[in-house]
Amino acid sequence: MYANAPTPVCNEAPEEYMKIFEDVCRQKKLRITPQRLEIYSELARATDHPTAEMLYQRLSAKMPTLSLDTVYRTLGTLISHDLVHKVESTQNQARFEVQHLHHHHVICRNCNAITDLTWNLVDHTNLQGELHAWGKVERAHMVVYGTCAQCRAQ
Amino acid sequence: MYANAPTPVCNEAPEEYMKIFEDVCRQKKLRITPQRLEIYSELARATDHPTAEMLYQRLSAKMPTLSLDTVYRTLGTLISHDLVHKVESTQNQARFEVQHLHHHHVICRNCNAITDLTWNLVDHTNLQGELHAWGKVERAHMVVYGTCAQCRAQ
DNA sequence: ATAAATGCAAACGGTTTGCGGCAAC
DNA sequence: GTTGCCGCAAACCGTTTGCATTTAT
Repeated sequence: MYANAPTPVCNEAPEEYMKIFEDVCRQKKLRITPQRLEIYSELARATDHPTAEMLYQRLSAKMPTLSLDTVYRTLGTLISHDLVHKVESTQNQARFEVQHLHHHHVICRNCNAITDLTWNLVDHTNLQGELHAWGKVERAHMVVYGTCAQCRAQ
Repeated sequence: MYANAPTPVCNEAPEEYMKIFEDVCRQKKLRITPQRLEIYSELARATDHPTAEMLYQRLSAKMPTLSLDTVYRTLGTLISHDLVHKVESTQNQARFEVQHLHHHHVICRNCNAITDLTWNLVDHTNLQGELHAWGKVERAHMVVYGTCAQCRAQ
């Protein structure tokens, strides 16, 4: 259901998945630039599904010459090579994550926090069978909306 | 899991659900304006999850003085009263639907067509039970991505 | 009569793009 | 050396907003 090429998985140690990332880039003829390495590394480390702006700000200290449009361009490139995902939502600002093991998302309507959710029951359904008339299914992603415990407590 | 007030359902005849719509508006103290009636009616009739722009163009002939910002404002108002849904996606342009029976969506990556999908297995899972630690679950929506039959044929 | 909704036009903000220079290969 | 990537700045485009006017109640 996912990429065919070996894909970095963010459970592994940084040295591990950054090495794999470089291999995949070479394989796909993407140049290995300091910007790409930093952006991917930062996104892989993040667990909060940051926006392009958030990535930009987190990297600015370490890489002062980095520009926001490079972040956008890099994310776009990595998305088109299935190394990064844009997360489904109804918000205006896009949010991103590295493509690691398949999972779903829970979004707090109040603070917009995005949390990962695994749901095997859904992932193991033979959707393609149900939808063969529609076309070819590539990916099924669940978005759960609600109010997180912290926001409810307030 | 959904609205508590009687909700128009687009399976019914237009006269039916427009009458219900007016009742709900009165109940929620929303003024019944020609613009709101036309916008809701057009959206209820549509099966393609139109953008604000699409609604605006479809109504322009019938209602030449209608403005695009009124479409946006009206959709916003109806969304905040749970009469309309913004559909989850990774696209930049928002897409809308009237809130009728709960269902999910299949999106063609190529032509961006959005098709409805019912998936009882998902709807009948006790998600709240799984996520009680996270907070209060309000809505679970599946987004399936793929390539539709027409686009594959090309 | 009053408060809310509309239409206009201008602003806003996230994202994209053209271009010259620079860096990876 | 060649090609692709980066940074700058400006454009783009979907969406939002302030304001005066109109309209629903």
